[in-house]
Amino acid sequence: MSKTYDPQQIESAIQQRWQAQGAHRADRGEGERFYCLSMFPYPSGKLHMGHMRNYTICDVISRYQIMQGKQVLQPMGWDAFGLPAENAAMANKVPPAQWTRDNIAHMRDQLKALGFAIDWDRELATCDPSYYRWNQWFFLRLLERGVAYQKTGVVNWDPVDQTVLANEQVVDGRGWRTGAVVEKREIPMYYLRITDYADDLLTALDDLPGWPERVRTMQANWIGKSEGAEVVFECGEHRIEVFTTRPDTLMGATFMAVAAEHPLAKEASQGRPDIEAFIESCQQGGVSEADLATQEKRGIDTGLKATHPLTGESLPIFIANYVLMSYGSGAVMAVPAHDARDFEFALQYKLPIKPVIGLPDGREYDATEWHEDYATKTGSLVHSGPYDGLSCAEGFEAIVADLEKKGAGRRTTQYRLRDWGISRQRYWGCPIPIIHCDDCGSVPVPDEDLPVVLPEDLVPDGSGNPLNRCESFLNVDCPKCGRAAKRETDTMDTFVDSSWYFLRYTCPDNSEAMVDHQTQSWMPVNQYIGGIEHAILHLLYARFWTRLMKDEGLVQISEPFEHLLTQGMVLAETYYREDDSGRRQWFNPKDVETEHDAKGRVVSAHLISDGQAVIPGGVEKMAKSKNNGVDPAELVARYGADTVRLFSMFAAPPEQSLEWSDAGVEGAWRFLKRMWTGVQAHVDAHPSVDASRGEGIERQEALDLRRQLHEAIKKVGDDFGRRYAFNTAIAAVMALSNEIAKFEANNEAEVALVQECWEGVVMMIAPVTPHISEALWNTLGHNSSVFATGWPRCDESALVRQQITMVIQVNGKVRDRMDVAPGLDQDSIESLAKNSENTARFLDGKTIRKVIVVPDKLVNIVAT
RNA sequence: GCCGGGGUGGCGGAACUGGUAGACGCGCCGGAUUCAAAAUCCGGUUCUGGAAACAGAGUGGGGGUUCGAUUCCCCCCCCCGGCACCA
Repeated sequence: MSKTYDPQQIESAIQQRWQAQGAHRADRGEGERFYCLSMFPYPSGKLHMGHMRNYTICDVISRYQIMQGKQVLQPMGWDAFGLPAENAAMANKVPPAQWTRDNIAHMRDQLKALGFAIDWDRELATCDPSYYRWNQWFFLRLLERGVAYQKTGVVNWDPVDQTVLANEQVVDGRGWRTGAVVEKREIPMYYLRITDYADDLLTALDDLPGWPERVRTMQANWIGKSEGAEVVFECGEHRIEVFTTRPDTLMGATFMAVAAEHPLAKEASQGRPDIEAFIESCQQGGVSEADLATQEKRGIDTGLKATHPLTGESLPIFIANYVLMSYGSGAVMAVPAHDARDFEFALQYKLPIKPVIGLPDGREYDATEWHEDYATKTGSLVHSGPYDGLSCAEGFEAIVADLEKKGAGRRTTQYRLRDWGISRQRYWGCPIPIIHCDDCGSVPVPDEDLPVVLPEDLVPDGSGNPLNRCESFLNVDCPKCGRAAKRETDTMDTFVDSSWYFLRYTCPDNSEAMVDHQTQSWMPVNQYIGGIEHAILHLLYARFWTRLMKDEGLVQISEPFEHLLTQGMVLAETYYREDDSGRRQWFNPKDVETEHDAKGRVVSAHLISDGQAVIPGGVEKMAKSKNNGVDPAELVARYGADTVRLFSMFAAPPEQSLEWSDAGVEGAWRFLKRMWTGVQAHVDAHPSVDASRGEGIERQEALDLRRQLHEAIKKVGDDFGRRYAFNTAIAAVMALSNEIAKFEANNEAEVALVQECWEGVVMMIAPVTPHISEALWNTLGHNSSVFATGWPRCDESALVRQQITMVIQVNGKVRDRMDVAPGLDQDSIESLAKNSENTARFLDGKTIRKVIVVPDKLVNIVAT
């Protein structure tokens, strides 16, 4: 190998060696299996830093597990259907299929340059008929079982383009291309009964100790199980059913509110143009929950009255835009005194607010301003007639019991989770295998006619799904009666594709079945890695889909992912200039230079090309709109993959956001160069040395170095294997390297120690920087691969210290330190501490009240 | 709006179970090497005062528990992720 570190030459040579040896094929040996998976990428064009980070984390864990002797499966594929391909098609007049496949080819090359231990033989793309035919096949099974069904759903409708918009395409209630005010529209769609699995998906979260707590909490809240009661209010001959989690506040209900889509709203609008206009106005704007929840609360009195089931009081019924038809029954009993949304509405429409729960510490209820504790469940009932004095829990029971007696309600459980609508009015997705026949209705495509292949030559133009105009796709004979019929043109939500791809990796070539016996031998995925933005939807759907496949007898597990790691975003500094109209022009960090003051603070920045000032705009997520993306391919070309991998693992722990820094990349590069020259210098001076096992090492410096090596082995193994704290693992290896460089070997035993240390460094950094590690492992005299050597073992005997430094505190402040033998008894520690020079000054004239000793760490003397 | 997470030197971060705040890296300052520069190497670097020893302050803000709090509890501010058709 070369005397100077030449990453391009090393990396291509090592990658060729891996390729020739089939080093990353997963199906080779016996032994414990480890399935290490990252969320597959959407093929957007080129690899970005977020991908790079995700796959590096996955590769580090995979390679660490390989060094633990496991059979590791690390696959890769493409989440290849979706909206961006249609947008690109509109912009470039290129069919989504071609655009997508070109992107895949390019990104595959970029991934390969990074040296990941991926088994490329298992690559799949969800836009391939060989993959999505199983979406279709399984959908038909779900239809047979009644898990899939049809009902109407509400979508964003752009009245100008005459097309359905994604929530992302609705900006401030208007279509992003046309600027037209979006309307809500009901259309028929296919749904999956995920709500039947709500309780199971919720309770099984407790069986996922390998998932981050926050993800489990978010999923639990999303499913949103609430115990409460259904209460019936009568309105003429109508019965309005409402769900409430707080039946204990029923005596405080002062009005009712129904959604604009509620049947009662429609009835109230008869002969009332004002109500009709209000309902119509509610149809404007997008359907996303964030939009609905942040819009101004508006309502209108229907003039109808409901009867309070316990008091017989007459309550006005409002139509309100904050009541959602999709949750519960689309109607609420409003208790403004104890619900923030009802409170705001009551204030606005001057409706009575009647407190029925006493506030803690006997405070007066102030009906002019909402306070968080108005929603308390800890007070007791007041102004509630026969229920006065009961606690909220007792009131809940008593009121529900009375409602049940009267047949006006019952205890019930409600979920926030809604059934999963999988129909999309889009072209670039998996066709839903249904044929619409005038005589036979919606007819499933027979299994033998699968897959329903998506034509790949269409180019969407923004005016709806081009499949609707594709006669060769549309026209088909009805499988039942044989007469002319039309294919369904809706395609499936791309979350369907991503709900089971991890199963298909285990048997990608099986053309006879969706999954097979190999699936069981790899599942569940031992470690899943992906962005926190997928914490709810993708992960919940994948858990649900796995259960559906289990119910179909295709797999034997319910939970697909044993351990989950959610990686943070990749950020970079932004720079901009503002023109006269306030419009910002953004500059890429690589085109900008910064000036510092004497303390290193950034004081100004300028564009390299024209030398004129630019304004630092803060650190933001890498995005096209801010032009702050850093291209991993460029960095790999300049520094090699190992440097880029090293920096991205070193700069932050995987779960946190990572701030990109070119200077930081330089630092990683310098470390690898130092490691390279350090090993070369050692081997040049002492070729063919066997690594020490501690014999004959006597000098204190040598004992200290060996202790640091074995402390590092212990720490790095723990950081890689348990904590996934790659940044601190790398820091420990860097610190050890610095110590080795300072050390001068005086005899043979010490030369062997240096050999042992460098071997340790090379092995420990190997999961992060595999190419240089392979090369240096050979330089150190080994013919094998560093990944075949196993993980270095910690020699506990090397960890023993002669002396440790203890901290002496007086009243919690560090005043002195002392060197003592480990395990020194409490009394000796106390007396040493009291007599230490600096400590005495602070004890002078004071009485010692207490002495706390933390063995081998610290003494705290409390004195007044 | 609702749910979840975060805030520590000039910067990225460390401190894992309540026990020495700032490991490691970047930047900056000083020095060596060099005709010079780049590269490399050595030393310093939380802030304030001090020549130093050392002292005081300090983990977004305010309060609390504790011998001791970045860590636990309460309130507040700011930033980020998700909200069911972006993936």
